[in-house]
Amino acid sequence: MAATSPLRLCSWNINSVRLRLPLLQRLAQAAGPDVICLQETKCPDPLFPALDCAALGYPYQALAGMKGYNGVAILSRYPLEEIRVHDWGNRQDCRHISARVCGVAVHSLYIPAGGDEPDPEKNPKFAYKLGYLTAVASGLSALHRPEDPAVLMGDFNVAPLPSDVWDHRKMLRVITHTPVEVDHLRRVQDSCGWVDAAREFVPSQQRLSTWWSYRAADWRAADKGRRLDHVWVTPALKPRLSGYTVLTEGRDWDPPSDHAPLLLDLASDPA
DNA sequence: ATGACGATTCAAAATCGA
Repeated sequence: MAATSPLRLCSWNINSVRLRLPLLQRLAQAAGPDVICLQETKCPDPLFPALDCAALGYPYQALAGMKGYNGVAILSRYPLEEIRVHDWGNRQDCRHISARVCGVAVHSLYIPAGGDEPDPEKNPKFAYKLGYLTAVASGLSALHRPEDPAVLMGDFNVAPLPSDVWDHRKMLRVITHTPVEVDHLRRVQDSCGWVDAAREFVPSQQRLSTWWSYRAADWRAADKGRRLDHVWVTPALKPRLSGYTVLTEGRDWDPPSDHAPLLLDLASDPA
């Protein structure tokens, strides 16, 4: 095999893999990704619908799930190597799993939401989120060099740019868009020179969302989304970037997740 | 627009998400 194959990767906060198993089939039909990174599977590994996912075309699976909360997974058409579960918060809360597929390190990451009060002194959940981001930065810098082919994707629960929220000014004290979180996320990004793949395709001034609250009667009409889901690549993979899509139609699949799936296309390696 | 929703859990009201 002279050149690596093109690869389509997907990241999706599915908000319960068992409840939304039929939507995985729709995703497979609509987009046909080679690799699917899931977050919030809310499913202990022994109960994961492994046979159903295999039947959809994803026999290779890396799972880190628990009862009730969180949970991440990587589903793949191609073999997974070096499967690793990372526990940056030392709580065994199933937020990060990685594996190598077709020579590319792929990470499915679920950053803590952080609760309501944007003050780490008063809100331990927010303190945990900031500490988790700090630990991810140092952990990832030990795992990867900029010249490694790696993809970091998932629900980061931070909308870093003004164009990543519906109203930058109103959101400055709302968790997901506070300056301190954005600063912490920036340090994660700088730890390995990660490239924000979305903004290689969509100009930084253009509104972009991947999540819309369940609370709006009509999420599309309310138009108050945030870009909480991300896909980053190492500089080594930048030449292979060939497409980025927010599968907005997925927000309507019934019963909907509040997150839409993201798609990233990597071209075959010219070398 | 800090919520009018939704998922989960020793099963009703609480917790969490963001």
